[in-house]
Amino acid sequence: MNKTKNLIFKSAIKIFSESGYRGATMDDIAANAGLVKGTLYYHFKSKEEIFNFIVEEGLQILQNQVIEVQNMNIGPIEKLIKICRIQLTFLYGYTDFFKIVMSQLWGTEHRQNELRHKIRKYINEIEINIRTAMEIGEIKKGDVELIAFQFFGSLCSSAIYESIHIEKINLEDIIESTIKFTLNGLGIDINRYI
Amino acid sequence: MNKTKNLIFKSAIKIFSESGYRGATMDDIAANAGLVKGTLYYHFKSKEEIFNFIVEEGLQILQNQVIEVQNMNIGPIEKLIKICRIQLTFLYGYTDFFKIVMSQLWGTEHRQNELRHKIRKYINEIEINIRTAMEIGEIKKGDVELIAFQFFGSLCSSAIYESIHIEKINLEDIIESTIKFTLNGLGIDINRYI
Amino acid sequence: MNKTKNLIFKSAIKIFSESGYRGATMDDIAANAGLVKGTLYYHFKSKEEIFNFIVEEGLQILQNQVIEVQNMNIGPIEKLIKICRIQLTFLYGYTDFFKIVMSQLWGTEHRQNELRHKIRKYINEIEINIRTAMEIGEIKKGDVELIAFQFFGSLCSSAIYESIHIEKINLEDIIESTIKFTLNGLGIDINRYI
Amino acid sequence: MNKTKNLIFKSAIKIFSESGYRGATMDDIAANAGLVKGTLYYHFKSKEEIFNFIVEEGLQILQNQVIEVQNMNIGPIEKLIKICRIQLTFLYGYTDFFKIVMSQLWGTEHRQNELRHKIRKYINEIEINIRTAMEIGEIKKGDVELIAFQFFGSLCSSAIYESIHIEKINLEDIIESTIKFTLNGLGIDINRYI
DNA sequence: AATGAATGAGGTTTCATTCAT
DNA sequence: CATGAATGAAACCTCATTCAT
Repeated sequence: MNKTKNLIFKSAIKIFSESGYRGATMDDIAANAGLVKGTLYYHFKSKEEIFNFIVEEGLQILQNQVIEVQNMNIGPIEKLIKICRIQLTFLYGYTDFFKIVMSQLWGTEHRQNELRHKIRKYINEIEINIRTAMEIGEIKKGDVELIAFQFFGSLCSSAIYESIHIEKINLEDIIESTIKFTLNGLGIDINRYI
Repeated sequence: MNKTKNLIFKSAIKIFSESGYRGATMDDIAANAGLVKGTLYYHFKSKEEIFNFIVEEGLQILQNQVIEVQNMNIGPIEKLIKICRIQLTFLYGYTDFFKIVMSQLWGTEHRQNELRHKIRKYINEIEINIRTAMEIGEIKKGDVELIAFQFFGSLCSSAIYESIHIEKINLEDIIESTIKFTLNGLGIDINRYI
Repeated sequence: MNKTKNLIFKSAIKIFSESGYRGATMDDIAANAGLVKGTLYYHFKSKEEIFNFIVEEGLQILQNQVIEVQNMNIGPIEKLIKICRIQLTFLYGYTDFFKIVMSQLWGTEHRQNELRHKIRKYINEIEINIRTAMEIGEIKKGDVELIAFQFFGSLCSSAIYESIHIEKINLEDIIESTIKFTLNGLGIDINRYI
Repeated sequence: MNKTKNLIFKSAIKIFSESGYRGATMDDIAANAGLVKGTLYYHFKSKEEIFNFIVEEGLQILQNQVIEVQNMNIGPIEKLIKICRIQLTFLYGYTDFFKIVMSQLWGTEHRQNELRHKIRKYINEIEINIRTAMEIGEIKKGDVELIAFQFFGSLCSSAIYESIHIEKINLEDIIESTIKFTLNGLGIDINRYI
């Protein structure tokens, strides 16, 4: 990615995350990058293309790390824990990117359908581990897909937390707490309540 | 709420959920309601007002149910379980409304800041119960706020699940699974891994 | 056609004829109609739609008159003479419209292909009469299609004449001269030269 | 004309003929020539200059041939016949060029006024012969100018014919038919109808 | 000579809002 | 109450032109 394209890339992430896809204007993106609108169109065919480029690049980074874990010679639970850590580190490293994803995960516009499709594929990786863990008896049988989404939801929770919570956070604390919550929930003896 | 206003209300929820706030046009909202654009302005001052009205009404319904629970004479865990059920039932009953909230929870526009503020207040209710549960030793000490968000995140997970998953779901199954996940996570003996 | 739409229609004909399809701007059309750009889009979906509307309406008027002639109980030559008169009267009555057609008859853009197709259909009407006249021996056998185009070309000639020639013309003189030219050409004894 | 300039020249003719002056983009012209936009500006000052260059070169070729005829020691009718043949041969040899001229013959933009002016001068050559032919009694008296345009219109007819008619044509057939039409029209005994 | 990048003026289109009826 | 027409600000996008290399 050449210098100007990278400038646009970064600027667009900022603007999209602040204003959403529709709310972001090409003028804003250009101005924020210290460029002129026309220049954006030299490097990208359209606003939509900038968006797709961002999504592609961002998810690639996350996906790559996950695949690395998947190829490790460790058990499914260890993999899930690692993925949890990756997800959260990613979230706090690329907060703006994440907000973009979150805001565009809903709705029926083409770009939104596409994005959901990509996220679905990502969750598949998680699902694989949960299924394996069930098969070898490490976690109780259940709706694999649903549980995979709940696992992924930890990301979502943290994103909302980050979005609403203003004070500085400590990433390690959050990772630890989230992993614990994912593994044990509130840590309640379920039989006492259900 | 008179008949036409209600028509607009329902139409706007549908359109906002499909296209987001910015993507939704007054024309779309009107057409979907079988009305004409001008008519909307008889019942609402602006697009923003329609949005606010929807958010207010929607969250009111949720909030009311939660307050009812809060006033019950039961323990904090029981309350949390009930709230979990309420949240999910609400989510599946008002899916479109929920998508609107989810899509507008990010970004720095006024309407988005406002919405986050309201959600923050809602999460406070959850926080109260978690704090109490900690105080009476029902759950282990931890970052109350973060855990409250993780609890709320179950909602988020389910919303994404609903959004991505196409097949018909069984609400009771989801509620049961989610409550279990919330109480026990993946049900892993944490000491073996951390 | 309501008042404003008619205003736009007339304005667009003027602007298109002056600047061609691409050279004409929506701002020009609006300003010339005493309106604001946005108003154009209330009545027409796009610039292309305005263009199509103009072509449709214009050719309709011409076509209607020709069909009337075709239905008369007269010989093919008489019909051709009448059509020649109609064409020229139309040309001088709707000069601007004609210039639009002429300027858009070339090129490979969609709108141009469409227009050629429509003109082709119009020329068919002429062709019918030429074929009949040949069959009954009123004119010599020859390439019917080509001759039909040459007949239609009289229109073209006059349009160029009108376009280049600035002085006031007398319509009846032109009609008479053109009919003569069409029937007899330069009036040369062909055998002396070919 | 050096190689690259010639490349641009040919490419521009093709693109202008396909899209008209306004519709043609410098990018299209460059790409079609296997060059890059910037290169065009090394050889031509502007788009308009490319256009003028094309018109100049094209008309020069036609004009030269006509002047050659004018200098011959033959009668005016013979000259007209030769010019007719030249015109048609030129039209079918430089179809794209001709389409450019035809599409730019209308409208009030500078380039269009200029072009009309040049065509007017060309028609003057025809006019001279018609006037002479009238003076020596070879053709009947009439509006010299108008008849000259009608003569020139045969070109126009053929251009439209070429543009609309898809099948392969035989140039000699067209030339013969057009000359006949020019000399004798439909070959009708005018007194029977007027 | 040729190129690729950048520019900015200006084009088409969208759309929330206003208003007379 | 409801409507249809009109508006204008602002959005996305195009493209001729310039310029450093």
